[in-house]
Amino acid sequence: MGGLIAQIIMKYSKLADVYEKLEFTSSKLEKTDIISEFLKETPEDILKIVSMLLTGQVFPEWAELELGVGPSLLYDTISFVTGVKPAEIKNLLAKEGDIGNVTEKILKKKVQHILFKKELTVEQVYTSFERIARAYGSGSQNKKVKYLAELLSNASPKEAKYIVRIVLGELRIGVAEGLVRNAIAKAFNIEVNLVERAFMLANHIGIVAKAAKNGKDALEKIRIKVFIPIRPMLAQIAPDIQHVLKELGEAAMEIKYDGARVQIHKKGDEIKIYSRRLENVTEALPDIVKMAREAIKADEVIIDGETVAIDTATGKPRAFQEILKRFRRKHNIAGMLEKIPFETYIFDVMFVNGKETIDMNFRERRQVIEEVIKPVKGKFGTAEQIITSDFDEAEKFYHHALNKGHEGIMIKNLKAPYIPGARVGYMYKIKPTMETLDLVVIGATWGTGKRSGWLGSYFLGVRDEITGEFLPVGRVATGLSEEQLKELTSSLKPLIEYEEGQKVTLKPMLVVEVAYQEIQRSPNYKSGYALRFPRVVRIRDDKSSREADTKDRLISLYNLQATSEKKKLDL
DNA sequence: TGTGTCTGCCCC
DNA sequence: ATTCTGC
DNA sequence: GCAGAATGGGCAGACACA
Repeated sequence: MGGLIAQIIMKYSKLADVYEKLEFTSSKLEKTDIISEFLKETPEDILKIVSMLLTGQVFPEWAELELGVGPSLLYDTISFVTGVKPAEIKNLLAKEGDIGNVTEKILKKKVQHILFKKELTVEQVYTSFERIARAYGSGSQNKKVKYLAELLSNASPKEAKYIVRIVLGELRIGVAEGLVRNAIAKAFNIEVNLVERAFMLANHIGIVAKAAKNGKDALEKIRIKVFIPIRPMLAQIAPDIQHVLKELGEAAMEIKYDGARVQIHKKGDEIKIYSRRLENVTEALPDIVKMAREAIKADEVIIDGETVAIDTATGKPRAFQEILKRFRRKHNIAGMLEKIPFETYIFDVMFVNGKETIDMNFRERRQVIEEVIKPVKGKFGTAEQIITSDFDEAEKFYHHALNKGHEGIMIKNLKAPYIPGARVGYMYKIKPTMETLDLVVIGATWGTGKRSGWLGSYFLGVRDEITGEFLPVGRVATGLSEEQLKELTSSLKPLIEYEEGQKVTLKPMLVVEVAYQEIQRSPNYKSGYALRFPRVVRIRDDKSSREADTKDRLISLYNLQATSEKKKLDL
């Protein structure tokens, strides 16, 4: 036994070297090779941890543990260790674009007066993360800073770089679950599909890696179990109905509810509910638990659905914000339950009475759902569905969904199994095309990672005709190609009025056309409104800020949203 | 005790 | 969530 | 087409601090 102990120790510097190699390798196949070789030589005892750390994760999704360290506490920690003030760290970050690189640089400059640093092992780093996560209650932030500071003090600049990135969940080495999954398959000579399936069910890449090392049989032992959440199936965005129907032929169409995903597990009287990211949200949703108990007519099931807040007076779905008020609530749950009642619609099933149903095709699964669920009207039921290959019928259903105030429709391949993630040919979502506003860029923040050196996010303003001011309506950061980012940065640089950390204030001159799904009331922006899912569709070089959209127009568009929904109701 | 800030593989 | 990019 | 990365609004909870 004694001899083995020496073997299972892996220095963290070894992992850091691998991180570095991966960061500077662009080929995915090469990355997979590197990871695969590394996994092969990783002792079984730490294979779990190492596989997780390779994806940049510390804890699995379903674990209750969270680090509870974000940028602010991290900068305090780096400051504590290096003596560089947080404000200066932010300035360096604005220039450098990566907190890991900033930390590495600062530490390299620092005189190494600790001569006898401990050499960190992978396990020590992981144990430190656990300690940080476990600190809670009064004084816990100080503790977290202390533990992390200890860790960083014992780390080389390179090691610190990756520790710091992991803390913020920004490993940025071009490796995540997908490549590690492929590497596991390669390392232990198992088909990727099998590894993927196991991962979908275990939700822990480390557990999968360990099982794979023990062979195909061990992997196949990972099965669906009630109260162990499964990675949900996701949809792709489709350009239009026609496109999807042409590909799928006959397909199922369902209403796309603007709510939150719920995965409901039941065994006997016990029910648990998991969110899309597999968080246990049972406590916040006692009404769903109650309804599920009433509506589910099988002893043991795992089902997938969407819960949505419906205005009982009008029968219309309420703003998504209302759902957020309840979804992860811990206090006054009962009080909010009456104010914001939920309706839940089930659209898939993964497990019934000891049997996996994920390999059945969707048509068969829908049948199972209908057998298992006896709807409780207006509370708990199956997603409204039609099956058709006819475009007009599909179109009619789409408008039916919109008229009821929903987001759009889902179109599903009747032959597809239940598989995690979003893939072509399985499940599509269709939403109306967005409206746009011409807004003025009034500020920006310096980008990070692949946006280092460019302005990466842009504050938007609407024109106030009376005062001539530009009132903030939020920010936008997507829809821009790298070329456009470069272009925007160079045209905005001369307009910079002042900078602080990553934030930049700009003379309001440049106009940008921004698409969005919805205008929301906002407590966070001075205009009182914000855009949901904003993205740039065009840089309006042809427009001056005086020609930008006004606050009045914004408000009338917002009101139109509400009235058009009301109109739809009247139909 | 009230308020402000930070955090979340959060929800979308 | 949306979008872009390299493989 | 997949996988990864860089970003959006907004909510409650948790903690710090006055």
